Amino acid sequence: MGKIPNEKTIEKMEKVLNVASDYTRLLIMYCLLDQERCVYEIQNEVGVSQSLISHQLKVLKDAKLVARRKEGTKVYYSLDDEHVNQLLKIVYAHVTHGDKQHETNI
Amino acid sequence: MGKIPNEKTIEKMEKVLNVASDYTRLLIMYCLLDQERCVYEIQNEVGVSQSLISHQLKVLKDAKLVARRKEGTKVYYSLDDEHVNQLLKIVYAHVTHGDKQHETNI
DNA sequence: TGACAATATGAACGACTATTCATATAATAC
DNA sequence: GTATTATATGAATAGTCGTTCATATTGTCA
Repeated sequence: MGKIPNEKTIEKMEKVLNVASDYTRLLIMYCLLDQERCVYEIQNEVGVSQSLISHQLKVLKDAKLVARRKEGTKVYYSLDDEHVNQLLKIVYAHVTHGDKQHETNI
Repeated sequence: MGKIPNEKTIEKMEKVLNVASDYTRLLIMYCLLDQERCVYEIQNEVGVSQSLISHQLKVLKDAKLVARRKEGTKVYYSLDDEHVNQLLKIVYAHVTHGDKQHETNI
């Protein structure tokens, strides 16, 4: 039954999912869905403090969910790769279209 | 900028991702990847206490990540729908062939 | 140099949660 | 009824984490 990935891989998956599972960080990722943004743009759209944005961007970057690019005093962030996009789409689909008929038998 | 889902949806996504982001629960989900299993089968394969398995199965079921079916004294669990499968695949792909693989499909 | 703008960081606190242990319920068989 | 198997639940503990506040760093321009 070799279908369960090894311990290290599971731990990495746990980490990535854990980082993705936060309200503020979800807003940030959606903010970056189609375009890169600098910190204060993210801050304005998400509507939380600069400190919190910066903290959470660091968490997202450490988990490789976002990438960063410096340009002068500004730092531009974007989603790291297509997987992040897909992750958001699937979870969105699961919670919205979600209510398939649950067979509660017996 | 209507691309950010509403508050309730984000909260649901947060909850689903949070439930998925646990080592034991990831093992359980992988155990159920291809087939339904009863509790002691899951316990044997995952290798943690019966109490913990039961607790975590409840968490997974409340988040609609797994479904359950009773048969006599046994209770069979399975992944709730195809989204859960896809979620595991995407996160696995993200953490294994790490950066910048843009051609992965789901 | 100094001032300002943009971003990052450290500490602290409160809230949440994974796990364990003990116990309870449900179904079946005798 | 009792016994046994399968599963669920409640309480308690220990560790993790999101947020805030204050402060630091970095880059640009006068």
